[in-house]
Amino acid sequence: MNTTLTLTDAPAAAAESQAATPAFSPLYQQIKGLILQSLQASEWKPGESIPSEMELAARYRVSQGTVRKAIDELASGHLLIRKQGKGTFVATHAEHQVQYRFLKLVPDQGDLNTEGPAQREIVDCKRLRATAEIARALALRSGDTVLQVRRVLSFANVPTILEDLWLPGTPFKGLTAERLAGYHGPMYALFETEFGVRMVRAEEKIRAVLPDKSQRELLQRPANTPLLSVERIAYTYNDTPMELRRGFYRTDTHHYRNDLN
Amino acid sequence: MNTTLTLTDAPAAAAESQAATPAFSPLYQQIKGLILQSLQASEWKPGESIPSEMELAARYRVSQGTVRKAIDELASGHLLIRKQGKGTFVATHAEHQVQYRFLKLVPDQGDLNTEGPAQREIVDCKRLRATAEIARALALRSGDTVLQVRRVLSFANVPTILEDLWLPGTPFKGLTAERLAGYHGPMYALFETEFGVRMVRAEEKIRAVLPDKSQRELLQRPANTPLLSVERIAYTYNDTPMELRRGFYRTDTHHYRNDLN
DNA sequence: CAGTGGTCTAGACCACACT
DNA sequence: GTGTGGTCTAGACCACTGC
Repeated sequence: MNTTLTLTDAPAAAAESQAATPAFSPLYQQIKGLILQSLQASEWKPGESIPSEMELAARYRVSQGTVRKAIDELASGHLLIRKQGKGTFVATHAEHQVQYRFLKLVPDQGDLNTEGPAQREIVDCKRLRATAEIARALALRSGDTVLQVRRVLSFANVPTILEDLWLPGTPFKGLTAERLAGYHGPMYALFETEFGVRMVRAEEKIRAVLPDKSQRELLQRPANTPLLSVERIAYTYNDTPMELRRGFYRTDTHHYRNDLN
Repeated sequence: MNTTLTLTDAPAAAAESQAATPAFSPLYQQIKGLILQSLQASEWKPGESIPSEMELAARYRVSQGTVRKAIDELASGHLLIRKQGKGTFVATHAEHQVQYRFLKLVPDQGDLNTEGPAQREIVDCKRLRATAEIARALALRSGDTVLQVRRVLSFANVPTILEDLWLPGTPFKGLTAERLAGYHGPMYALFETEFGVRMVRAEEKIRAVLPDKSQRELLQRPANTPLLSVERIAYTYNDTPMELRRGFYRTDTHHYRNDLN
């Protein structure tokens, strides 16, 4: 049997009706779920601190250790950031520390700091109807409105990355080329502050490809130069896909770095 | 100040002389270090179970909770595997479950199970002197003996991966082309059972490249077909590099999959 | 100094696997 | 049933931050 929570705060465990799986979930998982709900509902905003462990323990009527374990898991998923002596904070893509969390391209010599900040140029930005492929990736219906953006990232004024990206129209209502061009900083930080959309994780499919003419020109590459194709689907809370992005990376001066554990 | 361990088992915390950093390390980190030493010394071998938490707690004279936290960290680094009700086991590359832990290439349709087991063909295997580049990667001196292997991996009899790899001569004394060809299973599993070398983590640098003639031929690819170049350095305990591997992957039927958190 | 997260303990009980 | 890892609690104390 399962321990059920009695909470002043939320309606606790759902269904529980499936006979096949007893679906035992430990207390700290349920607490984790409740904290997740509060994050999702923006009860605490990116960059802000959440209540202390003791406060949360009192609120959920559990011990501090149980809250701690819930927070530990959220912190290891980079949803929260613990800072000893200060508190626990909602993670944000705006912090310098984790600015390029999803960008694994690094220069062959030196690091991102050597190169200084990226230059961002919006090449194109328009609304259109989702193709079947894009609809599938974003869990929309074919024909739904999506925002399509093409941009070039340069490091030390050398064009290095060309990206096409597609965003679902509804959550990003009001996003324009001007808005993007006027914002200097990580795109995911803009999504957070302006649209309340926080990217939590992503999946990438990587291939070696030969670019077409327009791609070659934007990256100023000669013919027959292969590029790294990086197709990314980024997810917000609840595993909801919120962005499809196709990047083309120069890998003669940079490489995609991956650590395997 | 630091809590110092009094142990029947090992000489506990080193130096402690540096004034700059007080170098506080919690008890469970010290326990983690001791367990790591036992792993390194092959006190417990890959696939075997280690003593229970209670036994280790008694042995190190700490509480079960402290041992638990040490094991938790080792388990999250994939050095140990916990199995509820059975025990804690030394991780191994031989288990089906984690067979291709470092191989992130997956077919565009289906998964690795769809394709069945890989076919491995040893193209070349010889001993030679390390170039400066290879010596640097393997933390050897230029001119030290290294073993160089070239092989082709095929899935459903389609050549998909060409790999060149270099191993330090000393730890892999006695490894021959025959030995490799006669072994059917993951190479890292052979390293474990035959040479006591367990790969613990790896770093990869990924690029898009055009293959040369011999690479093209071994993978049966037409000219001007880009390939994914995956350069990997694999480390054993203590961050000691034990393998340099350059893979060339077909990415027209497969892709390199990466999950970002 | 008070408040926060981090460590450590001791004990109770639960879920799971084997016998 | 016995032994394993997994959860939960309560309380003490430590390390870090900022007032």
